[in-house]
Amino acid sequence: MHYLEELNEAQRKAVECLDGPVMIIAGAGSGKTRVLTYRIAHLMRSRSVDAFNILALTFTNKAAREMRERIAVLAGDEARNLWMGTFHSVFARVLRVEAEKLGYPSNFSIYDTDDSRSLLKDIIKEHNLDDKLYRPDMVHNRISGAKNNLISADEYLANSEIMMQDTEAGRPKMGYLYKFYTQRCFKAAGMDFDDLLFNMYRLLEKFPDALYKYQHKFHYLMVDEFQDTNPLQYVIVKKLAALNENISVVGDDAQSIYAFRGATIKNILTFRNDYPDVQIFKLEQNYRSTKMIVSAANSIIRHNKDQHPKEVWTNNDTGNKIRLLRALTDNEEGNNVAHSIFEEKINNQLHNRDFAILYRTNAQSRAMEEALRKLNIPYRIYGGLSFYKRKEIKDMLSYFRLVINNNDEEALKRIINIPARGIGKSTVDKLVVAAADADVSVWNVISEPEKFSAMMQFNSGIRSKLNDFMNLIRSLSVKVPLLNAYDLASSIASSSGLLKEFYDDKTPEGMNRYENIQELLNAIKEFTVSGKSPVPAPEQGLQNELGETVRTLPIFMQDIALFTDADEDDKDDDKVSLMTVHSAKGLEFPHVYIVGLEENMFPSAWMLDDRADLEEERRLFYVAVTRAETKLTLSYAESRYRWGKLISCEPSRFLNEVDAQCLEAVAIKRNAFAFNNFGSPSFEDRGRTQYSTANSRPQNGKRKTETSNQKPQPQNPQHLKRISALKNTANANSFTGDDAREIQVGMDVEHQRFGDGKVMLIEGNYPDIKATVFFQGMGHKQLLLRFAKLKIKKDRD
DNA sequence: TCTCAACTGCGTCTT
DNA sequence: GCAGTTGAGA
Repeated sequence: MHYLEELNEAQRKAVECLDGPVMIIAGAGSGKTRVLTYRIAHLMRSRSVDAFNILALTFTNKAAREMRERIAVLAGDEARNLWMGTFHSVFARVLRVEAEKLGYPSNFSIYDTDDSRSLLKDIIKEHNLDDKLYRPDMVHNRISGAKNNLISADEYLANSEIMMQDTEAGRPKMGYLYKFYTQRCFKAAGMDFDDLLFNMYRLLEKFPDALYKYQHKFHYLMVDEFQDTNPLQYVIVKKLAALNENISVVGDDAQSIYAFRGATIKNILTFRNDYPDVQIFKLEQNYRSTKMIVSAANSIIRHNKDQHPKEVWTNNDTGNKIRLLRALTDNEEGNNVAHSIFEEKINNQLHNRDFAILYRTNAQSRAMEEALRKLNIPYRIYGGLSFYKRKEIKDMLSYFRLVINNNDEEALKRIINIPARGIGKSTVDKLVVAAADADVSVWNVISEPEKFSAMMQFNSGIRSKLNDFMNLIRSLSVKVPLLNAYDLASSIASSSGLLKEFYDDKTPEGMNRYENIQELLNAIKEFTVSGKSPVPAPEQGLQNELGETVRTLPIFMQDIALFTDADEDDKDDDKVSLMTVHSAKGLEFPHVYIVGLEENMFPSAWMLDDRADLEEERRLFYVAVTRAETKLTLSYAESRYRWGKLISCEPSRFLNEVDAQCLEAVAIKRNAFAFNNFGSPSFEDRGRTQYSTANSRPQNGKRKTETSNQKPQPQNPQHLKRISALKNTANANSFTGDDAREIQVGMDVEHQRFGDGKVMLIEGNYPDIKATVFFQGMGHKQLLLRFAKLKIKKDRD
């Protein structure tokens, strides 16, 4: 069958229209990705367009990778040469080549959000500003907002309207902070996320030769998730496309959920104005969801005034009604959802990976996690700490960054005293101030001490420590061009002392960190040998004079900062997915649970004052609902813990907006047992209410296979916690502690939440006995045995 | 300079 | 409920 025949008529028309500006308005589940991939494949096959001349900008690296794979199926191996990735990663790649034009070295560092905040924090402190008034994250947002609207620091300061706004808000120094921040980043040869876009824009704006080059390079441009692009991104794309105007954008205004990040649906309107001859295609047939889900989604979005009317429809089965679960507390909500998943799994022979639990805020994951753990249902949380954000990994990466780019201030500050070298905070502060005063990088101050009087204030001990550090880094920097990525990385790991530091640490946390570092080195080894890297890049190595590909550390590092855990590939893992609605964008699951549907939660409390905000929340809800393929369950709790306090909640207004005919309330039976432990029903309770027909000990039967599925993942300490907690809940039908007086030092004990541990110390007299217990993966905990229940573990098996 | 304990402040979503 | 900060003491 010809590949075009796999498309419906609307899709095929959109695919076949290859020239000129094109806008594809694609309803949820209407095969948007399919159209994009087929379109690119069609360009390559019917027009023989060179893959190197096609640029496709996606929202996540994962989306790019998947699309590339699908195109490879249709159009062959050439697909690997497509320019495809997120705005940030593609532009970072361009900027590596063009950096010098803008005064940056090509080995510039990429500052992540933490780096930006930490730098701003320093700047705010150096200028003696009130860090409550000028909160680093808030200042950062303001700066980010300016950049994403094409306003440079100088333009900011020159703009009387903006300056007035800041003055009225009581923050007159904002523009100066922006300016200082920009200067400091520049001195450190660091670009933050926004700079990757902003500098790309500056490059095209100020350097006609660069503009010419990239306009001639990218004959065809495609932008996915166009509704979530911001003005800066739009302008860049428009500039790049100005020569041929072969630009197509795909999006759905009903799914625009990133206004808070500066994205604007206005881009859709602007696009029509900027390209009056644009050809518009609408995809309205949904292939993903049941009729019930589609009509519920339509009924929701209809409440938005600000929308482009379209009617999404489907030929799929009618499907089940959408179920609504009510719970008394957030913990009970977790139990409801976990039980429901358990039941569906048993009754319909489903996999864990068929389920997703979506929530508004990351904090809501806890109740869900606990409930899933109790039933031994494996899960994976997206949006938590990704591997590359772990402390020890960031430390190691900071060494890499500093060795590659000596001027990287944030990397230097982070690791100058790791492992401890006696270079403390006050020393570092003085160095930073001296560097800022002299308008040079911190590295300049350390490496040329004789030039800076500030260095003389240090005693000779500290001066020699600084000198040792400088020599260490310098000796490693020399090797950057000489060694492959793995050899350099291991050399840094050992000579920095970092590897030894973690190796010597025999606590479980320390061992875990050591394993994580090893894991990182393994990843680098794999990259060095095979070129496989977490983030796909078209150019992954340089040829040496023998014609071999040499993969160096800078190449490995170039995109690491842009890698997020949403990009991790976990297809073969059979786990329930837990994530925010935002991270669920673009994904689909057979069974979806949307939890926390309460006023002030979803919609979020600070989105209620403004219609535009509220409508964005509604679109967010629409996105959540349209993730579901066959079954959708909505849930809310009447009270939940927030900052340790129980507050009561009202059901979300969004629930009323769902067409009543699509909804059915499901009563979860509760009895007295449901209230012990506040909403964590005891085992007996579960047996009676939900599993009367099922095996009365469902989790025991499942336990072996499920836990063995969870192969230990050293990169994820959370994971270890979960495993140890799993072990204990499996036989914790009714957890009763042993008499506190019987607990002795050296005993193996079990705690309901912390899992297995060993008693290290006993203090005090009954009943005020305090035990220090060491828990696997969690470290030492001090427990008052009057409250904490510990079960003495007899030798089992 | 480092470590530990008490304390504060707070809160969204993310490349 | 927790992370990040501050202050005291070694």
